Amino acid sequence: MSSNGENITPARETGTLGKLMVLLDLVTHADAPLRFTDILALAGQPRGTLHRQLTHLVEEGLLELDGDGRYAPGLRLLDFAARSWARNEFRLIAEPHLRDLQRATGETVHLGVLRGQSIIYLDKVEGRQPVRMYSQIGNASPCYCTGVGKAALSLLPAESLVDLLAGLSFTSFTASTHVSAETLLAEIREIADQGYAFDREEHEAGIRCVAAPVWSEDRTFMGGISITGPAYRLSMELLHQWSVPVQLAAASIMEGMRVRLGPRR
Amino acid sequence: MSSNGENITPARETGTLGKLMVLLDLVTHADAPLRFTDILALAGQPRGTLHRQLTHLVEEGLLELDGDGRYAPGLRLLDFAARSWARNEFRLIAEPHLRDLQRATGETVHLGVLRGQSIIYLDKVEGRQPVRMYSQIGNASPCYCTGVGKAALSLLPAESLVDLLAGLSFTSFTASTHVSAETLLAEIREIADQGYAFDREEHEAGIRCVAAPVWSEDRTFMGGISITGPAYRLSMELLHQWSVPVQLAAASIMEGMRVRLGPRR
DNA sequence: CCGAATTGTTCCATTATTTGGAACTTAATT
DNA sequence: AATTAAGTTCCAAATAATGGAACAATTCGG
Repeated sequence: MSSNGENITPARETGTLGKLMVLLDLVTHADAPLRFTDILALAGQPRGTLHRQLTHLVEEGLLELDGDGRYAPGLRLLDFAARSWARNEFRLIAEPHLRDLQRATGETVHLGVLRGQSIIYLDKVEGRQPVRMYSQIGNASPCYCTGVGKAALSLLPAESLVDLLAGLSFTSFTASTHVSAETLLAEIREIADQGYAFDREEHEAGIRCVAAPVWSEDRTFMGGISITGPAYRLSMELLHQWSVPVQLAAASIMEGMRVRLGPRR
Repeated sequence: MSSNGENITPARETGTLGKLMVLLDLVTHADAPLRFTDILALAGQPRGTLHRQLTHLVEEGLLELDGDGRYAPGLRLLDFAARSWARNEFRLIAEPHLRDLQRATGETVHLGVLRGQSIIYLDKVEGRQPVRMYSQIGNASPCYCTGVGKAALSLLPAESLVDLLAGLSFTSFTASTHVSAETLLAEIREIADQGYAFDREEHEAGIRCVAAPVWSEDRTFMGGISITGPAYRLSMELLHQWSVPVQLAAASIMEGMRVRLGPRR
């Protein structure tokens, strides 16, 4: 019943923790704070059980219960995430290269990594725009309709790729969104050959990007970097040209990782 | 021995969840990824137990295990936090007023809220730099040596304040940091009277701020906003002047909350 | 204003999960 | 090759989670 096609973990049951995480997912994915009864309907658990679970989550600061009995994501999550982000080695290594790429093109640059079926954006470098859409950082997006996502998929061995594609449920965000594993697979093969991927307004109308895959030697990270911008400014010709600097930046990041992380393995 | 005096939750036991959260805390607060044995020593649990707990956390994406057997915070935390942040009503209401204040003064403006003994920064508006998560957002800071923290404390009823102060352990970050509940309490009384607080280089040498308290009617939020900058630019005279605009901005935010959230209660 | 319905909370015997010691496997060290 | 340390698996005992039902509080309809 989850109307969400972007689960990071495919509902594996991890005992008590797994059940609690389902609740956290419900609340954090909701558009507004949920009442007890709303969660009751969504979670399909006995009232007593649910109540205790929610109480525990609130006590730990993972959820917050306001005066009107509505549950919202807890601020403790922010604290965890801030640390998780600040210390992420991959991101730290990539950052200067993202900046270079942003400066060279003037457009927005993203760094994302594949987790399950989703791309999680680790970083975003914008021009000087006053409007902050940096809420992108940390957000999970589908892998099948983003440049970074398709670049990441092109890194997977054939077998894993087939498995992953089999588990996808395609949401048609725009007229250009892939809606079947077949056409997607064909494009991914092409991407694997040429070494870069496009997003032709597949996730958001009017937004295009060119992306290149990035990975760590131990395959802990499989993701990519992208240059993103409005279609009126980024012609497909321009994106083709930019496939070169994106790939160069990707190479630099991977070289940085080899130096920083490589010797250990 | 956690060397960290800024716990958000005072180690209450929430059954299974509580134990797992202790582990998450350990890993996210560490300066570098931890090995199994490191965690074993820190957590003081039987090997078998710890191993299964870590496995569960990894399966849920809350931790990640790299090829060298080191545990790091998981990226799923980012996804949770991004949602938690993007939808936070308090922050959404405050944001335009933070911008106004930044524009009026040219200095950095913060929004923070009291959680337990810590201030969690919800937002930050800087001059020309695009805001990035690593700045401060999401980070927990002590309440006793930050402007926002002391402003928040001035909102507490006498009894709660005494309780909270009793539980504090003071870390002396600079020569000006409060190191006893007595002097802190005296200053908080003064702040409650005058309606604004200063940070006189108490958390970081060379950094000053002036802050005003902000709260919601149901006291779900007790926090504050501040103007922060280097001491050489922000004389105490200037900070005194700025106590007016900070308080005005705080009033606007609270008015915004009354309009937005008030009718419901 | 009252009774009915809905919503939220507590209780406790049953059930399922977690626990932790020990045995075992694998990797690192001498 | 032998020794130590690091990491993993197993299972009976201890502990925590479950869920039905009873209870309280709030909201709704007449």
